[in-house]
Amino acid sequence: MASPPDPQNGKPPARPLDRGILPQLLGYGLRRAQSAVFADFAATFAKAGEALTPGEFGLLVLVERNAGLSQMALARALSIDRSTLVPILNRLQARGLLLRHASPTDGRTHALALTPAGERALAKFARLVKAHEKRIGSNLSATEMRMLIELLEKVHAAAGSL
Amino acid sequence: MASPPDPQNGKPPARPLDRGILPQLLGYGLRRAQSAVFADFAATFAKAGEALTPGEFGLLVLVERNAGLSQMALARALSIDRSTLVPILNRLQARGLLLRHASPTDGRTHALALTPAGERALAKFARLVKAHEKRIGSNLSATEMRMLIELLEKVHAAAGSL
DNA sequence: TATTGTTATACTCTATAACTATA
DNA sequence: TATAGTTATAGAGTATAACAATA
Repeated sequence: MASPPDPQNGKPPARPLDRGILPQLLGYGLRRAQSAVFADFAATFAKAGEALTPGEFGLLVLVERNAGLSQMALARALSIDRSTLVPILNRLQARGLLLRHASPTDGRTHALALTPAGERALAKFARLVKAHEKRIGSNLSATEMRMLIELLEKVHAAAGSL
Repeated sequence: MASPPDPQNGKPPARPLDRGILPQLLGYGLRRAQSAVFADFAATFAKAGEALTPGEFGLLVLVERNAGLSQMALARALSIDRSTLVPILNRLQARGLLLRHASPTDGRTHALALTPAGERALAKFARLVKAHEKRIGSNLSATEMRMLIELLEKVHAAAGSL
């Protein structure tokens, strides 16, 4: 094949840079994949008229599956500080997706739970996430997808044991 | 084996939460692996008395391998806005690692280059990155590592083509 | 007119430290 | 004393909009 004519007339061809050792680094590949996946996640939700981050989706799933859990327990599960969690919960609560109930057994803690609207929203979000996952995995066979998730978990285990 | 006695006496055993569908999601595994890898990167550098982010390392490699490139070209390669790059370059320049030279051919652009101290620092950083890569890949065979990087590139390609 | 770099501004994620209420 | 949640604050990463210098 002849190389196709450069569509950017006049401009320097924007030859790709020399990336040196970077393409052989796992950390680099991980960052690039993550960044592209994040962008696709955002685009998927934007196209559906919704706005949600992967972190918010994960939080909602945890609250749904573990209703009544405290902010500390949730912060631990998300590996973030309890003070970091506060504005995130404020936002989701302001959107009517979750509530801080009073705990009947410990006056210090809040029992987190989704609202009915939050349950409905999460069902829709889960459908969008499935479409998103299908798209980002479209270059992979089912076997490759399983293997990739497994390998990522091994990396998490190796790097996480500091 | 009998389950070992819980070291957290008195406290609720902190039973791991139900994560629902999350562990089967590629995006979730990607975020977790990335987060753990980032933490190991930071710890590796901190232990050596250095402070550098993966992004800064990538930037320095690009400048070294493509000396004279402009801030726009670098921003494009990093997929960030040109205004985002300014404070990052300011910081690295203040550390004496790189310089903005005047371009001889275009008065609008800066020709970026590492300083001699920057070259020496990058050599040390590269050694630290290699040790870090070895650690995060310690649960993987050489074949698995190659496959993982390849699969991540496929994901990047699928998600990047929005 | 268009491009490059900079500044001003804003928003989010992250943390630490200090405060209040409760245990 | 210790824990849970909140607030105040700060730093880094990201963006958009507007500006000056240059092409």
